[in-house]
Amino acid sequence: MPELTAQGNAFTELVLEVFRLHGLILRDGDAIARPVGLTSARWQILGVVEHGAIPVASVARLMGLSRQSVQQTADALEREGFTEYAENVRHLRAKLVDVTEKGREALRFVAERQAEWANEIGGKHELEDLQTALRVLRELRESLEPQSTKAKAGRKNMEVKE
Amino acid sequence: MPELTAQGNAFTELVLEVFRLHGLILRDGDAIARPVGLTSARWQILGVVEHGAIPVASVARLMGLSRQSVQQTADALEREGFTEYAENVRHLRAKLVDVTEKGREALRFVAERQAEWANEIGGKHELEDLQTALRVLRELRESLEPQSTKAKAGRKNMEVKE
DNA sequence: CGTATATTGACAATAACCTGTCAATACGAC
DNA sequence: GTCGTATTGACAGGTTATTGTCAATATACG
Repeated sequence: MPELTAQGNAFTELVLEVFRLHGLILRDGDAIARPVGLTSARWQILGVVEHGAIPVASVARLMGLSRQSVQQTADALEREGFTEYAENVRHLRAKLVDVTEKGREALRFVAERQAEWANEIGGKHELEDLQTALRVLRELRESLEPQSTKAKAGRKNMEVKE
Repeated sequence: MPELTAQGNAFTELVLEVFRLHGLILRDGDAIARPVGLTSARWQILGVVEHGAIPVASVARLMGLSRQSVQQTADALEREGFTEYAENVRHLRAKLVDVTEKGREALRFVAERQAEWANEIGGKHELEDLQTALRVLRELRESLEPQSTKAKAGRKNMEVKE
């Protein structure tokens, strides 16, 4: 019989809500991005490189994903003309993911629709509630991030090979 | 230029946190479940059918997933002996997913470890904060669920065929 | 300079989700 | 009972994520 504390129990229920929310958000995101040929995942990556061309591995670190999955999606973005790979003076192999004009156009479109969506959903809830939830989720994320547990003792951003 | 309201902006940041948290929780869940040959997804399904044998489609509805993906995972669970399909008196095709003793054993193991994990993470945060976040996330989920927008006008649980 | 270590991209395999489609089954209206 | 509709499992195809491995490139240390 596992004994859950009150906090352990609340956190467990929170976990289930996060799973559900994640699924629902993905669906809405895909619907928003589809008209311009994007998906939630591609849109996210495009949004990151919009602020400056960076290598795939940097995108992965920023988003908390593996290099390899970002690479796949980035290659798809390039294949479809939303981005192009630019030479990197600082690293011969690590080409930079750079947004094309087609990419920028797509981003303008989805940003517009995302804002309407976020305003509609957000508008149904108290600002204070949303901010509290945001703060708690950020704190939880820090508790869950690997480096927070082990402090910064030794390991940096290595590939985890158990 | 999209105009985000304060609430729209808070919700947008919340969305990004949900993505991150989802990824981190999945990783920890996989680590917890691995020793007994489970993954987060399989564990979740096993946990649902633990409380009574039900058809695959019912599991999917409960979890907010598609029938088809649950079917794949359920088949994997059956292949590996965690569940077995039982006849359904009420529906010839819709066999029931039923936990085996091996499945129950695995569930006992992961429940124990999950409780330790949840207590550790949850213990780092205020109970009131966790409960507020839980409430807000639930409200947000309701705002995002398809039937809440359209009320319950007409459509039930049909396959969405845009 | 040279070597160990870290980072990066490429490639392969796998898991878990999605949509679309089809046929079998159940069920309600008439 | 029959017919139309909803539900269900099965199969196919695609996207996004994972891990593991390898070679190429950077970088830090002696």
